Amino acid sequence: MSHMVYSCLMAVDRDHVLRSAAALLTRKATATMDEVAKAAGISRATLHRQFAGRDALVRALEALGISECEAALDAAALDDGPASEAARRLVHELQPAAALLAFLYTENQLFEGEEQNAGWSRIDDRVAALFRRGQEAGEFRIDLTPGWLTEALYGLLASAAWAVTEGRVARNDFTHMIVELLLGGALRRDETRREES
Amino acid sequence: MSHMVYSCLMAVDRDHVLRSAAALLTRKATATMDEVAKAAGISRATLHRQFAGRDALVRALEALGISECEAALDAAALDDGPASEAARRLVHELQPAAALLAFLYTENQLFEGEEQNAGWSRIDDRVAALFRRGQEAGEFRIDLTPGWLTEALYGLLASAAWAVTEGRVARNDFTHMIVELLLGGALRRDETRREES
DNA sequence: CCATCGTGAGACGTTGATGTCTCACATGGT
DNA sequence: ACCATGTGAGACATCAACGTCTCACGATGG
Repeated sequence: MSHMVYSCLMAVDRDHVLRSAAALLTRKATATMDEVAKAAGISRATLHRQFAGRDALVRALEALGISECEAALDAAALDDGPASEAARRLVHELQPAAALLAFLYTENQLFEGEEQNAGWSRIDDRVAALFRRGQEAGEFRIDLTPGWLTEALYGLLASAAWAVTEGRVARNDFTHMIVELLLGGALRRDETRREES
Repeated sequence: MSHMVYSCLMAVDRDHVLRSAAALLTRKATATMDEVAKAAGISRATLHRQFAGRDALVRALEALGISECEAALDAAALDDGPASEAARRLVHELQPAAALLAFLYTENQLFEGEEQNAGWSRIDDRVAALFRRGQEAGEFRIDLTPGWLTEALYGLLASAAWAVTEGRVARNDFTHMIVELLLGGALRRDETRREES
């Protein structure tokens, strides 16, 4: 009986802690467990009760990032309509998770080897599939590989997230900046072709 | 007398250590001083004689990155010819330093506040000035701010550097991938271009 | 009213990296 | 041969973060 109540409360707290940790670690990737705890408004002991250690916390954040990514991928309905519009929807859906993704993106670069969560590969595949679809539909240029476009999307998301938190670009322009730069580059430019070289 | 010889030798060694450290830290940003020393083929003691501590080492790497950036900026002659060609030259010149820049780029995101080296602002300004020049010449679109384009360039450089080291894209395509994506997005779209030519 | 449980505070011991030190050794110049 | 100097190896103390533990408090449910 009480089990239900407690597990419910813990689930709520767990999510709150996760959110605060994401917000803090996004700004200061080297934040200590003590700082994470204080940022979440709890003690270090409680933090340790919910996440066995820093690794567990980071892996939980990774799981959160993956689930948010997949939610965004679903919401964007990548298979519908023009690929460019699908990409625009994707970036728009990804925006709230951008800061967290930026943290996880660099966190993965921090260590060598150390096989990464399989979830990322599936996400990579879905994003790459979108670009491939755009290429096969004659919508995107074919000299930029889907793999590179995927990587570039991550990079631009991270750059934009940082630029926003440091006030170098306005938060409102977030989606526009990324989409326009990415698609403008990925979109085949038919009219310009005749002029190039 | 002997001072000359020793200082000369130390200068050579210092540069070599710096290069190896850059190569290692690029792959594993959390590498220990011991690993850095071994990677450079020297003992930890000697490493410590040349760089007072980890901070000093990172700051030396920062100085190296800044100087390489400025060398690339000079070599690219950003004020000559079309801005798009200048940007292409810039990326090409920046390529050898890309991995180091990727390391320093994330290193700066790792800490909050902590005023960054003034050298970066000057570099930012020069790059942003290039994009601004392209906009004023009617070559680049004006809805993407020079500041964002600068930030995006850094992000793409880092993404490409990582993608290359992890074998996701071919090293030979490095410049092409970045330039085509960046410029394709930055270049103003066709209709206006027709009138001009 | 009492029992239970989560929590905060804090005291540990442990680990890993760091910075400092000494000393023996090899090299190179005198 | 002699001396000086840079180097490698390793010992040593220090420090910060971690993980574990205990204990008292407050709240909640029976």
